[in-house]
Amino acid sequence: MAKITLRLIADTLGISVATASKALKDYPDISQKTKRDVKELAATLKYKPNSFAQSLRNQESKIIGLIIPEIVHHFFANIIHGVIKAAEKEGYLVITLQSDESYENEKKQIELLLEKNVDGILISLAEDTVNFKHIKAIIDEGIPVVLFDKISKLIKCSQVVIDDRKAAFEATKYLIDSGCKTIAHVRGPLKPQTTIHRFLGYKDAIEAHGMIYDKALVFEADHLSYEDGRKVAKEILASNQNIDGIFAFTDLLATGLLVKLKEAGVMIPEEVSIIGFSNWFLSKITSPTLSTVNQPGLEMGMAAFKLLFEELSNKKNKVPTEFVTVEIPTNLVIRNSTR
Amino acid sequence: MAKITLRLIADTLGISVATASKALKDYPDISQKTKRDVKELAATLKYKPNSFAQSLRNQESKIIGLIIPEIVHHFFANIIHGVIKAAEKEGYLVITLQSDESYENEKKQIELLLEKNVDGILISLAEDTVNFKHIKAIIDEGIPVVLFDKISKLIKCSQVVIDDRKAAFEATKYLIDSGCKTIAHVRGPLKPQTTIHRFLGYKDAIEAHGMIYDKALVFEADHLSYEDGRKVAKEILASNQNIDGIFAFTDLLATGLLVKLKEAGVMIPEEVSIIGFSNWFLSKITSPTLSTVNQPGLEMGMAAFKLLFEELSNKKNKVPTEFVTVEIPTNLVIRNSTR
DNA sequence: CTGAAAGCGCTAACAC
DNA sequence: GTGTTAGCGCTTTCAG
Repeated sequence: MAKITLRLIADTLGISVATASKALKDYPDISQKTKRDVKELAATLKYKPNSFAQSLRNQESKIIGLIIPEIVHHFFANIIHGVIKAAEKEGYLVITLQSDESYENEKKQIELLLEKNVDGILISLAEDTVNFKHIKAIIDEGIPVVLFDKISKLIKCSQVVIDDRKAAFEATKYLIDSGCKTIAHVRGPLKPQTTIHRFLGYKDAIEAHGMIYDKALVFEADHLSYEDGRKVAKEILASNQNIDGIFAFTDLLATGLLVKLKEAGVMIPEEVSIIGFSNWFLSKITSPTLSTVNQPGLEMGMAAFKLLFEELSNKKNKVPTEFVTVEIPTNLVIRNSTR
Repeated sequence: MAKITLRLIADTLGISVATASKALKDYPDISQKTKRDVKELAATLKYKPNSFAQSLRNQESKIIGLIIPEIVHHFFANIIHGVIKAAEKEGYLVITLQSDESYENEKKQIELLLEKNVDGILISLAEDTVNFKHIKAIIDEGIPVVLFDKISKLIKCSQVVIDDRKAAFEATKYLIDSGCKTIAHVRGPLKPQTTIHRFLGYKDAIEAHGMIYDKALVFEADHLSYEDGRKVAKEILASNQNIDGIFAFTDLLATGLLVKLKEAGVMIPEEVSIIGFSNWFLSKITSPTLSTVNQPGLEMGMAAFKLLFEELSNKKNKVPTEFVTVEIPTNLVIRNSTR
């Protein structure tokens, strides 16, 4: 099948390529008749402009890049969905890449995206990433970047976050309000900011309610897996601290805790209340169902794209962009693992 | 920051653009010294070839499209991951789109991908899709297409599938072998091929083991949701058929069944064995944990890309492609919801 | 061994 | 209203 180019249309209509191009783009200086003819022929021939040629001229690809630590992950899958959905609405397509939480991959993938001349990049930083030169470098090159979820305050760009500290505060407060007296926190590995913020929210709540913060009640999970939740549950059982409430860093951990404690004969929530974080799908499925903090991935993904889109538009109009940090509200979802 | 083009390199080295281009590509007719000079300068300037210009010349984008019904879905997330991983290894990037199970979206999204001149497309058909003109049209245009999971035998192209019928047979056989006497099947909506195949596998197994197939034991869920599982559980309870085994179309459905039956006081697996399909993450979390059929999304995604990649290579070498259907093996994962 | 020239398909300033 | 021209950055003959 022969390629349908503007040249072909122009030739069969006996006009110039330029005129054909302008006719399709509704330039005011083209006669109605010509416009009609060109559009009609284009339609019947199913003319599709060659995006490479267009991009080469316009210096824009209408493609953005999205780098996330892990695709098979309820929260990030929601993010991807949100980004793709918002992007499609504005005529952008999305290339997704997975960093596997590795700084090296992240760096390489940014290169790959740049080589494809994406118009902008959305990133949730890898756990491994502590040095931000690679991100700053692309920002300096003038490529709009928006960070979401795993962000860094040290990078000058727009960001989409939740208030982890506040959300953790609310979750812990709920445990306190519902009568828990000895509340443990199961945190993740030290590096990510979120770990620290959720821990601080927990601590804030404890102290704001006349309880004494006790380091021995804070447990650290090596990873954020179901299995790690089970492991920590054993530690909790062995610690003999009369823990009657647990705020876990994430639902997966909480689920591991819940299942293991139940197996050990602990009544949930009668003896121990558990609250997770993220509102993954599985929190509806555990028994008892898991109370948690809803972390709205879809909204965050959409918001991240919107920020990028604005920046892209500004860039086209040569307007400078004020970087903003958008905070997406979270909310407690109380189910049956809490009193 | 000024753009680094071949022209720039050529000019600073006092050679022509053509020579610079060839030097970078190791053409045999360029002197070692020139090659070294060009490569060195390119490296220090961090020269990145402009992909639009390259694509415009070479007629290939090194980007492929991926259309799936639903991103936030354990199996499809695995597919995406597999595709992206395999593609990255071969220097391809992936644009992902979600059809929401809608034929109209699928059609539109194929257009979008074609407009971006992707080199090939990977599709899992939407539930709505019964007419395949849109797929056949792009194949006729010479764009390689590979179908996976939700496929159609009516489309002439390479495909990646599992043997649903055999897998369903094995699952049902397991129920029979473990002593179930009255086995129900909970199927999904009628349209997709998978529904029919899994149903037939169930029927085959029943009949192959001297039992009598009974239509009254087949329940249809409107959707494949957790809630629908609960709804069907009610029907099963109301039907008074002494059902002691259930093969469900998918884990989500199975989980709904399991939870609702438990709530109604039914002992799982003592009174009723349940087996699901797909081996979603959640099947490890239910209590009791769910026996299921492992449907390896990652492998399927990788296989699908590999087929596409071969076809792409063939096309470049002007070798015709023999369409093949690759079958990825499934396996039973026996957990605690079966006797 | 190197470079001039053509062209991939499209757009936009400018001329007519 | 329409066409001419130039050029986006790269690759690949082909001539030297």
